[in-house]
Amino acid sequence: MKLNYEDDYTLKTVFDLALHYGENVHIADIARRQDIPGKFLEQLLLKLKKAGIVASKKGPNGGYYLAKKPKDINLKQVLESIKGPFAPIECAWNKDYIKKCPYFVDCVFKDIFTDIYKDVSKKLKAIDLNKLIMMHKKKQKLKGLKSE
Amino acid sequence: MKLNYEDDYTLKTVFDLALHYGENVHIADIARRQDIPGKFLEQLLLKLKKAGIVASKKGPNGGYYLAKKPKDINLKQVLESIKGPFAPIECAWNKDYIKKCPYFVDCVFKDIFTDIYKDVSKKLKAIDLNKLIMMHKKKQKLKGLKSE
DNA sequence: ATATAGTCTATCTAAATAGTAGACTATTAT
DNA sequence: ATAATAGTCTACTATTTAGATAGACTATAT
Repeated sequence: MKLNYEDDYTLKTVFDLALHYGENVHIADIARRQDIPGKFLEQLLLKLKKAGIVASKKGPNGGYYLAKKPKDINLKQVLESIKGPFAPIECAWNKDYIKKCPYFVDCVFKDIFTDIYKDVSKKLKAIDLNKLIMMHKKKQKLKGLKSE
Repeated sequence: MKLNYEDDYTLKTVFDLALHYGENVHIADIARRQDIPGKFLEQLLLKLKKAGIVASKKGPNGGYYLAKKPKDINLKQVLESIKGPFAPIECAWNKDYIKKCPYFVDCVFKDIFTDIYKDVSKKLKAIDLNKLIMMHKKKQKLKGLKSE
């Protein structure tokens, strides 16, 4: 149950777009600020666009921006938009997988991991991009106070 | 955050050993009952042995068995024994990773995912193998009642 | 027109996953 | 002793996924 680079990049990307809400942000700027390989980011943004999380404008003064208000985008939507349902056990959502399972109906693991999935989903849903930015600003302020 | 085949096999293996607690169980029997490739299971059991979850006896009447009482083995131990810490974000446990992160101290994601990791850990720790078997037997009973 | 900036398709490499092969060692029963 | 049993160990292979890159193409503002 680990986030990989793509997940990491994805989170940083929407975070960056939320920080610059109102602007058209260039791929190259996100790439530089968030330390993401530009060409990789390019494709990542296309996925996010297809999922309706971000939108874009071509040409001069073009760039990417959030397709909805920060408060209407949560982390569950963001993560699932690029990697599908992240339930820890496949039978929680893949019907074909169940057929091969020796337990079928009386599988305890299905219950356990479906339960965990629900918990994680709830937590991720609770964090929208607006909240994320607020959390970040609060942390930044604390850091500032410490270094004085 | 998906469990892969190895995780799945691992869970089924300790489950099988818990079901047959008190016996020396042959690799081949676990493989057949749980539908796991024998040679793959062989190596999986060696990992579980190294981690102190299972123990074994060679020769005739030999086989594998749980190294501790079922109630003293929980799912967190089992899963982490074969794949290391399963924190969703690497910086929650890998110090080197943090150096590359553009946020360092004020990273909100670290907080979010460390929190989620704690939740999941708690849930997995709460389920020991004895509990697992009880849950399974209860489900089996329900299934039996339904089919009558 | 032309520069800008996103779009699309294809390719490449490295690592992880899943599975296989075969020789070796310890133990028990005869 | 020795043969059969059953785990141990090392190495290898195939497939898939992850991560990254290249370059031609399209839309738009000035």
